[in-house]
Amino acid sequence: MRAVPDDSSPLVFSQARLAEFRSPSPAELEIFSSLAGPVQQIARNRTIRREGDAPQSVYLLLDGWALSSMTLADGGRQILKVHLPGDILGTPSMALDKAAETLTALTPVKLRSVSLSAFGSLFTRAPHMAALMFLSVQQERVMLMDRLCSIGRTSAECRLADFLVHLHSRLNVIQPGIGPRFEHPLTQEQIGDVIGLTAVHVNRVFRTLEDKKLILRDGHMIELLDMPALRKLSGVPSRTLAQDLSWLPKPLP
Amino acid sequence: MRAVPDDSSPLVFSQARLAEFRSPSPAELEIFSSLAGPVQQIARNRTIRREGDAPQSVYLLLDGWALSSMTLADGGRQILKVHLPGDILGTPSMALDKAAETLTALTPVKLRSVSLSAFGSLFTRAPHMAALMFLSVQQERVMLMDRLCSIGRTSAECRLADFLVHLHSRLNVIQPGIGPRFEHPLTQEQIGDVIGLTAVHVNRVFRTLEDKKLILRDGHMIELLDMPALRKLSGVPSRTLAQDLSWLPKPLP
DNA sequence: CGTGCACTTGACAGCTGTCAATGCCGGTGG
DNA sequence: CCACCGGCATTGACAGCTGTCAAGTGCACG
Repeated sequence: MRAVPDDSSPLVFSQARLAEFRSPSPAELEIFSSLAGPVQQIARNRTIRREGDAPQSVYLLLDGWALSSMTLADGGRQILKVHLPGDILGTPSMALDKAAETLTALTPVKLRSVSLSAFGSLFTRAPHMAALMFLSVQQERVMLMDRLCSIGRTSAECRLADFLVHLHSRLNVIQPGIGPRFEHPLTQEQIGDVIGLTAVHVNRVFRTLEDKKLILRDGHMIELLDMPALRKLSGVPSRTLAQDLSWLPKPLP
Repeated sequence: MRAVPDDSSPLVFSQARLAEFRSPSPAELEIFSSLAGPVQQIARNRTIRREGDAPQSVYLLLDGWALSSMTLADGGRQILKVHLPGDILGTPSMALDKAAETLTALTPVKLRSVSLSAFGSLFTRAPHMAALMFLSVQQERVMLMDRLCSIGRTSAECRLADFLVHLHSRLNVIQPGIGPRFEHPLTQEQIGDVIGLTAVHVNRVFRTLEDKKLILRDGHMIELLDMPALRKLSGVPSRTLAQDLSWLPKPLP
């Protein structure tokens, strides 16, 4: 990991991700930005942090795709989340001795580290921002719960449909109006590790969805042809954020 | 739900759960306790809050077992967590419009509600406590991640072993020294809904574990005969909490 | 022009779900 | 007290989904 001196903009999250996130005030953003280290670049397939390492910081993903994954005793791998720009990586392990998840750059990645002590200071310096973080973690938890349902109780076809719809909707947050087509850097094996299938079976199910005219593929480009049908297939309801967050502490001026 | 006037003790968490939780100071506990409503009793099999309801509070589980679950489009159910005394229920939906999970009393239950606005005040009144809550949610997230691995990448036998070991270790926190035997109120169908199997198959796998002399059953009593073997079967590593949390904000005096 | 990785496809096996029947037990009503 | 009943546990038979193994293709890269 090497520091990149050029980037002086207060790149913390993508603006779009912020909107989803209930707009911290500019003062809070400024605080948060000041907590983060310099922009670092990481090459494709490089490990950002390995499971078992002592967690010392969390990471703001500015650009590129990353994975968080766990390795099982038998050598199997489960991908816990496909991270997009605007995500904060590594927070699940903050309370642990040894990190639970491995963080890997899926594409060339730009990120900034935030030390735990810097993060901790948010709770006294910007309580409203800390509360937003808290809610953000709860959202992540709901996403994990939805995936638990998907993997635990639905067929391979449903799981892949859910994965594609969900990924597409997350991309749409950071690139509004992308339409039904998008590109991704994942191999079929990696997709299998996300939704709990083997690479071979992922391939079969992709074929099925194509045959049903639900999607169209060209290399790593995917087009969702029939979104309503895909959503219905996925089985997991779409979540909407609360409108009324007046119970939160007041934001900084 | 009816209020129970008697219970005047500051029952917030079980002491054991607190220790796991990095000891908030007495002053903080006092604050937290003052935020919660009166003790309520709920009968077995009653719904505490249904998915889709607007989340208005969270719940401190004082006594009894509870479930949080989601219902899928096809009528299937996934149990997201088996809650024990000391757990806080309903927090995942705090950021949502409509609750994602249904909360159900598995046994007769005692709980206290905490309104969202009361909870929110923690962030300004007791930042250290709020940070502990934040970490607690991260731990829950890691547990979900572990379960995702278990359900996504391991066989039925591994999943059941993992479930039993994990449940036993959680019981051991609130009843230290329970030994290898414990009682639980779950039906095999409910266990299946936790680990993503059908009731019939849960039964088959119970039989397998018995035949292998790994466990012993008598009604709803379970004895773990060979903990090391069960742990090894489960495949998911055990997590240890961080020793050094000096990066947190300072506790109230 | 090789080499390796990812994708595809087929054949087959095995795990898990489905369906169905039986037994057990506690609760309920007569 | 006893018969009935519903929920749960158990077991067998069978089907189907998904994993495993293997072979072939195409493409990027050295």
